[in-house]
Amino acid sequence: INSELWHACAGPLVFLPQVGSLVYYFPQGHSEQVAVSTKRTATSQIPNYPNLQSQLMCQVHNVTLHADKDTDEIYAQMSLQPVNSERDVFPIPDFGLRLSKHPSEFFCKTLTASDTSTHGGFSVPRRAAEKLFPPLDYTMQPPTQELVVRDLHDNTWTFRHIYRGQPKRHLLTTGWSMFVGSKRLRAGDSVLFIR
Amino acid sequence: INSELWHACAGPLVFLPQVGSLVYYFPQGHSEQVAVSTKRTATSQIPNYPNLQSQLMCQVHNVTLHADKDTDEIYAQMSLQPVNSERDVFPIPDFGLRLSKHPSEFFCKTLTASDTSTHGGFSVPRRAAEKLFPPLDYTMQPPTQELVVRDLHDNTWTFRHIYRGQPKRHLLTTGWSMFVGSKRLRAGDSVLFIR
DNA sequence: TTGTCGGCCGATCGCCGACAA
DNA sequence: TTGTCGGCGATCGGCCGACAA
Repeated sequence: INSELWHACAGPLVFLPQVGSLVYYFPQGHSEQVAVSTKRTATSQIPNYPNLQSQLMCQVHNVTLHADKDTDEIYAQMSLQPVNSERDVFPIPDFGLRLSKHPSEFFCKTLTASDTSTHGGFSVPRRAAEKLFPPLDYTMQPPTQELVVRDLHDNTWTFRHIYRGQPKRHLLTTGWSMFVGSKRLRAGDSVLFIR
Repeated sequence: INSELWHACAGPLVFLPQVGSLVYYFPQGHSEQVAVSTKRTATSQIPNYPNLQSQLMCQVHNVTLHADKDTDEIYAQMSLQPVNSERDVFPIPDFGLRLSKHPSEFFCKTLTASDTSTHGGFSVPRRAAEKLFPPLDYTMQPPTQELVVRDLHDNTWTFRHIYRGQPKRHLLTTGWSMFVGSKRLRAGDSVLFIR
């Protein structure tokens, strides 16, 4: 998984706990969130543990980033070890304090009907193209370059980036429709690019 | 699930036990079959229960027919209740002794490269068309009719059935390619029609 | 600045009989 | 009897600037 892209998709409010640190786990809240995300009601389908404490102090043993193979929805998996007090905490060697990197250079666009239709390509917002994409050779007629991009699963995609039309604009043409088809994108979905 | 089509696909050797009847369950054999069908080795991935009897007498409580939503592979799910002797058997009311119906009127064809290619339609074996399909009006030029068919999941598909060419032959044309695409059929796959 | 459209051209789809295995 | 092919017309994909919101 591309960690930086993962955090760009998760947004600036999502911080993951460090491995080895202490967190509180709230079983009831977790159960309710699972119920919502799987569209079941908590009482009918998800077991209830009435003797469980409302919050459990835990040490984080592992954190892994994931993205659904099919939908690219991002999520994280954490292994938690319940501890009774801070004395139980198992010291974990610090491998250089890997901080979660939240990228600052990115742009996100909600896809329009034209972006996802088979009739044409992807219209790149001007500021986004000028800030993030490698600069075009504007002496070419028209200015064109090939963009090679990697997704969350590190699959590569190549797009033709062209600056054309009247008035002039940035577009992704060849390669874009394959991307839309493979990811089954629809108008209203979002794409996010990072440098 | 279309029960009659399910049995046509399963073949004449597959009989399912009646609800309420007694069967023997073989854990080891089941484990080995799961290992084969999931392409894992029994020893490495599937738990071993050394204290389990080699065969368990069970009463059948439920039998449901299924087909994989994606691949249309058929399978059955059975709920078994272990019993120690025939005295434990729970009497189950007999709702008219629903026998598994094995249809006699059907035909099965392994798809050729031409059948699955986008270049044309489906070549219907003459005997199959004459035995199973509704008779064509041979006064038409050419004889044509619309065939409405239901699959295992009771989705409907419509095919244009035409009798043409030199020499004359039965073909499914319009609608066939959509079926091949949706089911992701390849040469070597089989299709089965029942009346 | 950018979403949608008409124009246009090439690629593919899909219906047809010819032919031969 | 039926699998594959060449021929062909219709449809679709996809690149272009025009235009307007």
